[in-house]
Amino acid sequence: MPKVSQQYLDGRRSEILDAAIACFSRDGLHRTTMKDIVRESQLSPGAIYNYFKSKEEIIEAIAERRQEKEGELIFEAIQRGPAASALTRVRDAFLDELGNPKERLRRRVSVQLWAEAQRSTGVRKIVRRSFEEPRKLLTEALLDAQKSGAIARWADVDAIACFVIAAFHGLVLQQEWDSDFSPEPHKLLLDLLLKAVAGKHQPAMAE
Amino acid sequence: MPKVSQQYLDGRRSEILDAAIACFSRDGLHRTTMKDIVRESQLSPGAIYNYFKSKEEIIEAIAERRQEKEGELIFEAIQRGPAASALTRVRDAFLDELGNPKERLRRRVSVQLWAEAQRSTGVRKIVRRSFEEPRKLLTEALLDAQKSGAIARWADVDAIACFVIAAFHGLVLQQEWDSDFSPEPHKLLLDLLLKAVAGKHQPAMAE
Amino acid sequence: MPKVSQQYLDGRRSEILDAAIACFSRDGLHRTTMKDIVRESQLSPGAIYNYFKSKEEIIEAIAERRQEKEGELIFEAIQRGPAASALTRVRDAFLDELGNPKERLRRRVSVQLWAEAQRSTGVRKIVRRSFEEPRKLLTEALLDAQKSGAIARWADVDAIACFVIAAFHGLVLQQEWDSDFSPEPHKLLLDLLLKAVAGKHQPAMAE
Amino acid sequence: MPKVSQQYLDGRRSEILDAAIACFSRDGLHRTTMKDIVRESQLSPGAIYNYFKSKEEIIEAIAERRQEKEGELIFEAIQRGPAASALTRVRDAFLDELGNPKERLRRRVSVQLWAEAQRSTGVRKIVRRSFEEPRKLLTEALLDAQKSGAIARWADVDAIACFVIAAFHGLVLQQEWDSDFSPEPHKLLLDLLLKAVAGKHQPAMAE
DNA sequence: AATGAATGAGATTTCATTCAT
DNA sequence: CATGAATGAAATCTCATTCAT
Repeated sequence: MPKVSQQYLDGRRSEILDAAIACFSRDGLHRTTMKDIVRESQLSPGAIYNYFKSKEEIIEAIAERRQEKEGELIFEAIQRGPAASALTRVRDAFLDELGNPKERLRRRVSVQLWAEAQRSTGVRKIVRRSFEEPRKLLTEALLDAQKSGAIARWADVDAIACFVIAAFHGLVLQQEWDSDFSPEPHKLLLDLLLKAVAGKHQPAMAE
Repeated sequence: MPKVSQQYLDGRRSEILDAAIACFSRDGLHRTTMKDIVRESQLSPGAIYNYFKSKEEIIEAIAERRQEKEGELIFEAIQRGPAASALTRVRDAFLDELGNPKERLRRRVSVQLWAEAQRSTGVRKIVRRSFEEPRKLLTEALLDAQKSGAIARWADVDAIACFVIAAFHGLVLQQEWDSDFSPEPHKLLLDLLLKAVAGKHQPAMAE
Repeated sequence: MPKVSQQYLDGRRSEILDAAIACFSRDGLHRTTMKDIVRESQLSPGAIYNYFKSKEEIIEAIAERRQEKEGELIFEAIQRGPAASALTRVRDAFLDELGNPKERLRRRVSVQLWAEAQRSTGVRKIVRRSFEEPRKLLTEALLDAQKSGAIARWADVDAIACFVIAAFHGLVLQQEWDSDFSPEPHKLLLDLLLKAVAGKHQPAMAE
Repeated sequence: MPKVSQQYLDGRRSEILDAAIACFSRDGLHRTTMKDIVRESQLSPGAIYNYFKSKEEIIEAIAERRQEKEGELIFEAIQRGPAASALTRVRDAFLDELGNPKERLRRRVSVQLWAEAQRSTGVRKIVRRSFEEPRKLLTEALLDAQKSGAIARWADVDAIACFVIAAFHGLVLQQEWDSDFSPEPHKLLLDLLLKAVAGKHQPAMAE
C-alpha cells in the first residue's frame, strides 16, 4: 500500500528505460535479458514488471521516447527561424546530433529498433511515426519556403525532406562502421544540394 | 547419399541460405528459430549443421553473400563505362536495386544485419567490409573522374562516395516504412548533387 | 518466494545434489539427463540452474561433497585414539563404510567420478584431492606411530597409506561386482599386514 | 560383392577397436563420438557399422578383449612355475603391468568400463567375468599351494585372491592420480602379506 | 510497491545410426 | 563391402514472466 508521488513513479520508469538503453546499446535488443536490465537498474524483476508489463513494452517505450526526441529536434530547428532557411537549420541539427557523443548510445538503439520494426507491429508503428512526423514537419516548412521563393518551384519538397532524412539515417549507420567518421564533410555536400534546389529570388539558405 | 559432387554440396548450402533469408526477412534474425529454417529448407537439423556449425555462421554466410553482391553491383556499374560518368551509373544501380522487388527480401535482411553488427564481431567485420569496399571502389572511380576534370578539384571525393552510400542506405530503410515509396524522385536529387560537384570542362554525368 | 534464508537456499542445493546422486547412482553420470534430475528433485529446470550453472557443476559439487566426507572419515578415525593404533581404526572405518548400505549409493557415484576424472579437469582436481588428503593424513599418523616405535623403522609409511587406500578402492569395486561380497575376510588380511609392519616394542594395533 | 578373407575382416575389426581405445582413453566412453572413432580409424561410419552394430558393441568388444588379456596374464603367471610360488608370480605380473606404459592407455579404458558396468548389463557381465575369472584361477592356485603347505591352512585363499586383485585395481586408480606413482614400494608390502599367510613347512614365496 | 525464487516452454545443438549410391 | 549425407530424437541450457511473501 504504497501511496507514492507520480513524480517518484515517473522517475523509476525513466531509470528503467535508461538502464534498458544502456543494455540494448551494448548487447542488442535480443541478447539483452531482463536479468541484464535488472542488474543495470539495480531493481528487481518484480519491480520492473510493475512499471512495464513486458520486455516488448520497454522496447516500445524506448522507441516512443526516441520518436518524441527526434520530432522535437526537427520541430525546434524549424521554429527557430524563418521558413526560408529551415532546411539549413535542420541540416545543422542533424549533423550536430551526429557529433554529439552523448546521443551515440541512443542512436545505436535506433539501429536496433529499425531492425525490430520489421517484425514487431508495435515497434513498427512507432518507428514509422518517427519517420513520418519529421517528414511532415519538414515538408511543410519546405512548402512555406517554396511559396516564399526560397526553394525552386519545380522542386519536389517531400522528396527533399525524405532524402535529407535518408542521408541522416545512412550517416548514423556509417558512424558505427567507421571509427574515423566525421560529419563535417557532409555538411558541405548537403549545402550543395540545398543550393541546387534554391529558388531564384531568395536563397534556400541564409547565412 | 555418399560421394556427391561439390556442386551438389554448394547447392545444398545455397538452399539453406535461401531458406534462412526467407525466415530472417519474415521474422528477424532472433525470432527465427533453427526449427523455422529446418522447416523452410525441408531439411533436418542435422543436415543443416553439416553445412554450418552454428546459427551465427549462417548469419555470417548471408552477410558475406550480401557483401559480395553489393561489391559486384558497384564494381560492375563503375566498369561499365567511362570514369567520368561512373557516379551516375552507380546512382542508377542503387536506385534500380531499390526498385527491384526481388531484392527486397534481402534488403530486409540487411537491416537486420546492421543491427546484428552492433553485437557480433563476426557480423560487424563483414558489414563493415560491405561498406568499406564499395566506398573504396567508388572513391577511386571518383578520383579518376576528378583527375579527368569531370569532378571539381575542390570536391572531397571520399565524402561524396560516403554520402551517396548513406543516402542509399537511408532509402532502403524508408522503403520499409513507406508503402508508397518510389525511388524516382531521389534520382533527380542525386543528379543535382552530381551536377553541383561537376568540374568545369567535363560533365560529371554523361547523358 | 523472495528473500528466503540462507538455510533454505542451502537446503535446496542439498536436495538437488541428493536427487542427482540418486540418478547418477542409478544411470551413471552421462545417461542421467537434466530432465531426470528435474523429475527426481521435483523442481523445474530453471530452479536447478539457479543453484548450479551446469550439469558439470553439479557433478563437481557431488565430487566435492564426497571428498569432504572421506576426509572426515579418515580424520575422525585417526583422532579417535592414540597414533599407535590409528591404522587399525582407519582399517575399521574403511571396512565399516563398505558394510554400510546407506553409503552404497554414494560409492557407486564415486566409481563414476573416477572415470569422469579422466576427462574433466575440474573433477580430476577434486578426485585427486580426495585421494591425496586422506593419504597425507594417514601418512602423518603413521609417521607418529613409527616415531613411537609402533611401526617398524624400515617401513615406508607413505606406501602403507597408499596401499591401504588402494585396497579400499579395489574393494569398493568388488562390492559392485560380487553380490556375495563381505568385507569381513579382508579385515584379517589387513591385520596381517599391519602386524607385519609393526615395530618391535609396541604393537601397531592395540586391542 | 566383396568376398574378403577372414583375416582381412579381423584386421579391420581390430583397427577399429584400437582407434576406439585411443579415443576412449583420451575422452572417455561418452564424450567420444562415433565421428571421433571414424576420424581416428580413417574409416567411414558405414564401414564401422559393418563390423559392429552399435557403439555399445564396440565398448563390449573392448571389454571382452581386456577380459581375455587379464585372464591370460594371470593364467600365464600361474602356469609358469610351481603352485607354491604362484602368488609371487601373480604379484610380479600385476606390478610389471602397472610399470608398463604401453598398457596405460588400456588401463584408462578399464576405469571407464568399471563405471559403465554400473549401467550397462552387457558391460557389467564382461567386467564381472574379468574379475571372477582371475579370481577363480588364483584361488585354485592358492588352494594347491595350501594343500602343499606353502600357504597356512587357516588362510582364506579366496579372500587373499580378492584382496590382491583389489589392491591391483586400487593401484591402477592411483597411477592415474599421482604423477609420481611407482609400483615398487607396493611389491614389498605384498611380500609381507604373502609371508604372513605362508605355511610352516614351505615358503609361500620362493626366491 | 518490492522482492527474487520458481516456472517451463522452447532455443540451439549433438550424435548414434541409416541407407541410397 | 564402402561411402558419407541425411536423419531426428533428445540433450543442455535460457529467459520472459509470475506470484507468494
